[in-house]
Amino acid sequence: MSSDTRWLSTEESAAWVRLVALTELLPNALDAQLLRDAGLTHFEYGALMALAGAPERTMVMTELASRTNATLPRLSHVARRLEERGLIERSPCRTDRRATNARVTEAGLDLIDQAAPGHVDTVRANVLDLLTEEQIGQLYQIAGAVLAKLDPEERLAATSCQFSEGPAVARAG
Amino acid sequence: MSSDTRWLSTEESAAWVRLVALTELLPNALDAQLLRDAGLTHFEYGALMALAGAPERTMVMTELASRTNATLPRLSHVARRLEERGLIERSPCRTDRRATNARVTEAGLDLIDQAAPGHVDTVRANVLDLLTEEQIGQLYQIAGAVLAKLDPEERLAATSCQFSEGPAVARAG
DNA sequence: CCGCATTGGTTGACGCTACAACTGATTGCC
DNA sequence: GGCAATCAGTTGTAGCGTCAACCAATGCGG
Repeated sequence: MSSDTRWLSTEESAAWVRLVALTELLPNALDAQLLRDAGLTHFEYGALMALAGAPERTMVMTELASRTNATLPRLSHVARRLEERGLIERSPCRTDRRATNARVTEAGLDLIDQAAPGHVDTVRANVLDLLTEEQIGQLYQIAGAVLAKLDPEERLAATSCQFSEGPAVARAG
Repeated sequence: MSSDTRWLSTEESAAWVRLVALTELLPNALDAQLLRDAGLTHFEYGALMALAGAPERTMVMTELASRTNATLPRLSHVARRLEERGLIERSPCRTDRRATNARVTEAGLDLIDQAAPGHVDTVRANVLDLLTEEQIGQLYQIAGAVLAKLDPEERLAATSCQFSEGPAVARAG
């Protein structure tokens, strides 16, 4: 117990307290809006978006779990509920009979298309529109530095949300 | 549905995706360390710290709930568990017989004193030490701008964590 | 001082997530 | 080929948070 802890300076402490407050409040705000307007949690929304952006609108469960930072049991439960609602379908994978493919249905695509505008509005209203262009760049850098530690393989980086214009994905057969 | 949604630019989207990833991963990291080393969730730690920093090491439940961004039922459940573990005590308030005072016990103070160094290490290792001094200032500003929207009354601002040196609080009777 | 809305707090039921245990398929190794 | 280890996924259980219902105390208007 060599008590050589480097305690936080005033500036560090102030920034940390605010970051903690942000990580507590922001997820609630996102969930509240999506739940109210589309009956989806932010996690479910992210999962559907990830599938929508994938080739064939399909992903193996393990891959999807990794991209959405979910444990496999969690994703399995969520997938069951989404399937019961007709938003995704699950089918056995042809090449690896252990694996399960999850695919967004048309209804799922419709739902996220319908939910996207409200969600983007929320993101703007609560975060992006409150920051200058410069601050958005700073945020990118700061979060990037932290994620290099927390998510070194960049599992979450490539994912979650396309916010491009138009429908979430081309509905090619 | 005038489809006049302002979609996100590439820069905005990139920053947003990273912020979301951060808000998903950071709480897990904090909980994991505290749970492993002290058997406390980050929320419980924050509540104990808030009490430790209060006059008489005591707060009314409602006040504590507000400061820790908890609903009253949530805090009530948590308080019951903390009380069962001997980390806090609850007693009726003298001036308002509806109210309940929560107070950290000596054992509670001991626990957070013991947990603090490891927690600060985690905060440094996962966030602060990965940023430049300048970035810490930027983070303070950015989070501040967002919190002005999400927490306009600054309920969480004044709270949660003192990371000053030495024991969490003077143990004056 | 009485009636009623409001506030402080607790409790119980339900939903979601983590964890452990398990099945079935696959890979590696001899 | 066969056995062990690993991997993909599901299921059950327990813990935590939310919501609704509830009780007790307060305060306010008449």
